[in-house]
Amino acid sequence: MNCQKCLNQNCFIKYCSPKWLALISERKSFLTCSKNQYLFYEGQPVTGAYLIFKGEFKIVSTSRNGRQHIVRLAKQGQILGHRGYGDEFYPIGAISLVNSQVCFIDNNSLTEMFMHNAAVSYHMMRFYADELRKSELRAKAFAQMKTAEKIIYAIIYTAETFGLNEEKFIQHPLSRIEFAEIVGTNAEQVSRTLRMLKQKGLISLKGRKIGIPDIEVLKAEIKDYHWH
Amino acid sequence: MNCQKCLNQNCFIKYCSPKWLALISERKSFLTCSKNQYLFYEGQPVTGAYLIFKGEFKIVSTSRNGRQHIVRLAKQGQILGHRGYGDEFYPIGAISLVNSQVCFIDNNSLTEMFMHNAAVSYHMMRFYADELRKSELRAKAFAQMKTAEKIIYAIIYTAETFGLNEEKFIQHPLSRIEFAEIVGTNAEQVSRTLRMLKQKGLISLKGRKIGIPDIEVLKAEIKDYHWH
DNA sequence: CGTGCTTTTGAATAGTATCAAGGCCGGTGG
DNA sequence: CCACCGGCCTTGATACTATTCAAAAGCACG
Repeated sequence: MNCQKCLNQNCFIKYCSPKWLALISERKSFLTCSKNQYLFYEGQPVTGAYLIFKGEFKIVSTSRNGRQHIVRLAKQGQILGHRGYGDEFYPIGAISLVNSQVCFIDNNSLTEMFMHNAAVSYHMMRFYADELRKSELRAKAFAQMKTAEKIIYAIIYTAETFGLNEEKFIQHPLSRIEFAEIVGTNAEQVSRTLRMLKQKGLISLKGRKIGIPDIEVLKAEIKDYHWH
Repeated sequence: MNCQKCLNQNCFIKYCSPKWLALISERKSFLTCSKNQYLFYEGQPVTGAYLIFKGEFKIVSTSRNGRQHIVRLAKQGQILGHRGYGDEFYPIGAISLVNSQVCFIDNNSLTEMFMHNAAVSYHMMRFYADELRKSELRAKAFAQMKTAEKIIYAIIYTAETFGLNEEKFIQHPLSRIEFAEIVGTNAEQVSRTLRMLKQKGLISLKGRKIGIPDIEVLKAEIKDYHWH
């Protein structure tokens, strides 16, 4: 698995100079992570950043009362652990949703590489800026939406992150509890909202799987909040 | 007002090489902005970034239904408009809370400067990473907290941003409506919560001014949510 | 010293969380 | 193969929380 030949289009490493690309390729390590396993824990010392070569993860943050919150869903090509960059400890944890493969680059290599490749720093800066904008739009939406609307948001977010299969069902459906952990509610409320959406003809249900005949109609339900 | 002699400690410009510092100093412009005035609007084309030389701002985002949300409060030394960097239009607007003075750097100068000064890009990247972490912690807290708890959060946030005067009252008190716009509720609920907090002895009230005898006691009220 | 705005308060209503019970489903072991 | 178990999902009842509406009081400013 070397970086020069990696087909991963989104990986920021490709902005390196050829010399640094070779160096990073040599220094990085390659990890596998089976389903439902922690890639790194909240509170663990920051050792570097992870790039998803193949797989899906949820990024979680736990409150002192034990409630877990899903901060973000991530798939192939995305970076994990960058939130900790510059910190001592990871503010969040990452859990694989399926069997996954991940590249790891240690902190020293990252910092050196950033300092010698303005284009990479610049690209990462824009990546963070974009993430920040999305995070703040979500924060606004969550401050203003009712629970049912936030659940619609979570369905759209999941559908757009993991995609739909040929029958228009969300790939890798999350559990009701996981939806609740995105929104900050409980499984009962998710269940009730799904039933309501099904009755309105906005979604279909097959076991825990959620089908979306027309995602634009679903988006129209929460159009009043500028959330993207 | 030249950058070489500017006393503003937090300004990221100081990470430039001396040559670029001189160049930016020449190219930047200096603006004044009176109280309750828009520095830039939501949806306006992105022309550059702003640095608060002196003053206080609220950063707002409006939903299609007209509800306004306060994304962030900013004071002297902080950067504004950076959320739009790389975009076509500002996703948010900035309104001055007091008479203010601001430096403005156009987009082209910024981009050139970033590409020639890896240290600045790097510093900005870390700034964004930090903002992102804070934004996500706030998003989690808001997903899990009840309204009253979010109001406590807003009080602490305002107190820490603008500081307390010698009588332990928040400098530049926001209106009830502005607190509501941080939290995503209404003025009535803010008023009720303040009364409740006063009765518990956690705050004091004098007109619209909020006094905080011991901010640590206030923080203890929401300690179960890892929000900082 | 009005006028218009914000703030406070109460009452009615709507929305949400919590508790409890039963159903469904997949996996395990007899 | 089937009974059983444990987890997740669904549903209803109830208690709690928050929003909305309305009205009065307070305050700032011309």
